[in-house]
Amino acid sequence: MDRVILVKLSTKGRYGLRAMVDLAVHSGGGHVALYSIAERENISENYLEQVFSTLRKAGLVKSVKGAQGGYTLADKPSNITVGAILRVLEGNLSVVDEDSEASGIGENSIQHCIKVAVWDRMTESLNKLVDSMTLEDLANEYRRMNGKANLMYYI
Amino acid sequence: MDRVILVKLSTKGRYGLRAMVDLAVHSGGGHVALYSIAERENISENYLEQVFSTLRKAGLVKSVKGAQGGYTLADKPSNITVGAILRVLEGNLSVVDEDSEASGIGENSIQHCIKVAVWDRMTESLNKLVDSMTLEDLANEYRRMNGKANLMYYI
DNA sequence: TCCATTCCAAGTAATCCTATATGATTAATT
DNA sequence: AATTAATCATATAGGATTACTTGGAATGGA
Repeated sequence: MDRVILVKLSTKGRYGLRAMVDLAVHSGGGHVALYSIAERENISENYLEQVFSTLRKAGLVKSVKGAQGGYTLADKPSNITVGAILRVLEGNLSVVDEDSEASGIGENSIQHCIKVAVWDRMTESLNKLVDSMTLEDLANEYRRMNGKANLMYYI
Repeated sequence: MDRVILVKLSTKGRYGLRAMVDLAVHSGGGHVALYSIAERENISENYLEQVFSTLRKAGLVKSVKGAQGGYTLADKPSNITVGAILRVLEGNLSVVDEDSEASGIGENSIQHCIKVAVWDRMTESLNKLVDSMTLEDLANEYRRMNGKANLMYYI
């Protein structure tokens, strides 16, 4: 994946983040079958497959094939940030002016000025935010909202 | 314009902001013809027309038709924020999960949790940032980068 | 009147998004 | 070994969006 543009959140990013939180909440140490996530979150299973294919290749989830197989998080929820997930599914989380990335744009142009003063600051602000949130935070928040005990994770 | 989704910056937003800064920098009180902006900023004039049509209808620029006509900012640069420009051209600057806007999504769902914890925070962060920057800031920054005296304020 | 300029309405080609569908592969269970 | 539950890999198609282009009408200054 080579995109650097983004910042529109497509269903890939939104579904993917939801599915990852679902996984964090519902995996009791074992594997979770895709269809169960798709069912709970009301997302097309076929489509989710593609999302998970991307997540797996990026090393964010691990899979086990065959009967009783499924997916698990590849790391502790506290080590997986929202930013990492979005970046994998949406491309680099940056507000870039493509044209000013192209070589040859003068350092003195208005374009460059806007890039530095606006786009780059937006990019930094967004990245700081999403990198500060982990799946653990979201799973805890979800449990809190539902008044459920905060189960400890398997080591 | 009814969009609420966004956060992808299209050329409308990028060209429009550039053109507005150009206008702030190059209008010496008079009107500026579109073709001159298009030329300086290397943007298709025909396309810029559409952008300015939107800006005009939103009251951010004023136009004068006929020979020697052109555009001017509708207000002082210090009163026009980057946020206002982007909002007009791109729609509301928010990271919304369309599906969770649809009625009927449970308050307890993971979806809702993500909306509150992630999308809404991103939205707030972005809006605070773009609303804190004005055309005056950008014009000054541009002049500073080019080592030019800041005519409006230092003379 | 001529011409520069804004204004307006459509059309369009390309790209991206969002799925859906199909079939292959893998591995646990029976 | 056969069955079954699951992932894995592509292909494709409709729709939406983007980024323009085209053609002309209206306006007003010289």
